[in-house]
Amino acid sequence: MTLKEKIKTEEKIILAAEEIFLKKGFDGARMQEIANKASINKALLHYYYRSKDKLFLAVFRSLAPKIFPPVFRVLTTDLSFFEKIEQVIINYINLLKVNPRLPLFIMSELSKKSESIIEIMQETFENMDFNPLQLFKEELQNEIDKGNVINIDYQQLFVNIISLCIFPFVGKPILKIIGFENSEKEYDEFIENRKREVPKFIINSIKISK
Amino acid sequence: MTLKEKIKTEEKIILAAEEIFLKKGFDGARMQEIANKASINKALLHYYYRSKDKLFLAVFRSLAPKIFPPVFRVLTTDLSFFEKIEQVIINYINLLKVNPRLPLFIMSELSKKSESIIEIMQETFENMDFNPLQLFKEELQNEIDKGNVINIDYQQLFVNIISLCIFPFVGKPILKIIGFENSEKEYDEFIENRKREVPKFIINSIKISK
DNA sequence: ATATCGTTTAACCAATTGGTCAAAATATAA
DNA sequence: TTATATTTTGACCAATTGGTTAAACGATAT
Repeated sequence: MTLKEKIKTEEKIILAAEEIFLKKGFDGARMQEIANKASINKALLHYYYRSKDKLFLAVFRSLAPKIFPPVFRVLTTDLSFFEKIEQVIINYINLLKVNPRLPLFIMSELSKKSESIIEIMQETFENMDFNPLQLFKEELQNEIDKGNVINIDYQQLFVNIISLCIFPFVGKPILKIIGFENSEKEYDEFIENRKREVPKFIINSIKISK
Repeated sequence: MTLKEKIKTEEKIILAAEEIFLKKGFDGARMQEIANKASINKALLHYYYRSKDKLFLAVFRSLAPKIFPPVFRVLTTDLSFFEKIEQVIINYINLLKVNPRLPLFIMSELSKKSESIIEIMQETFENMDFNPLQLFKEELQNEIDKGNVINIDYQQLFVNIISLCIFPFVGKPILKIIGFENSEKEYDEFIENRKREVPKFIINSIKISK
């Protein structure tokens, strides 16, 4: 049972650490709180992960791949370009509904602790078995050449798509205040509607009707 | 000179505190560091602002109005709807080029420390002498009625515009990695181009050509 | 000049925090 | 069973941190 228990403990720690770091960030997180959440002694945290830094890096390494994610795998399928855009958006919004704190966490930490974290992020992308941006660029150019899509810069369009998916989650607290009378329910509906509205909005903008 | 000096000290403190809080967030900021940056004794910080919390609230109160900002005052002018959209975007991007850390700061803190900060944010909007979202809603409806613009939900469009402006700044660290080979210069050009590309993108999507 | 007021400082404090250590408990191997 | 290796714990530590205090300083008014 040793090995099994060990994995169990390590896993318990990572899950607890994820939850606390996601909610409070590196600076706001307390080792004691993580230990409590994992139902273990604080010394045991340091037994498995020697320092707060190391523990954080482990957590970050496990979360990093989720933000820029499986979502883009649709690009490798044989759907049409517009269908792919639609699927990416729907998948992305669904992912973020399950992990609403992920983007703010990644971006906050990425903008403070540089070096080591940036490296992890870079490795994460290098380790992907396909290059989303490259695929996107080629497919877009293809559609432009065929006269289906207006001549638009692939980086601009790519960032537009990502922005329209992620920002409503990052900016939720402020958007709720200014536009939704602080109502959680209204905002959830709004997000749900975006699965339809965002693809429409984007395709409207770039599609050439014949 | 007493009064003048006092104002000067208070101002020095707020400026230093803004810089540190913006860069490190509430949890990461140190009172000692703020004191150093303001070239004063740490005890003097507590003389003017009794606690870290109070100081932070003062800083937040002074920064909050900037995020959702003068930028929207164009809505009160007599420009055309499309010109207004264009101006809002250009102004917003210009503002964020000067205060790139502002959005991430506001949103990070807003998503952690609730209550008091959320109240400040709400007051900030209530104290504006015009209601951007309401104006936007009416003008949009007007354009829809005139047949100039497709039938689109004002909340969706409003969030779209804000997303396309803010997110490239919030997500800069990660976007730089995935799409710009970590080049600061390339990314700056990309942002600069957005002043043209984003208005075009939006208007393309909603405008009805006759 | 001096008493009075607000401002500034150095020294200090208590609480928190990340981290250590030696011993206890538990599992594994002989 | 006994010896050995691994895992878990409670007690402890040094450093940091927000915050306090009493004294010094400086300007102003009388």
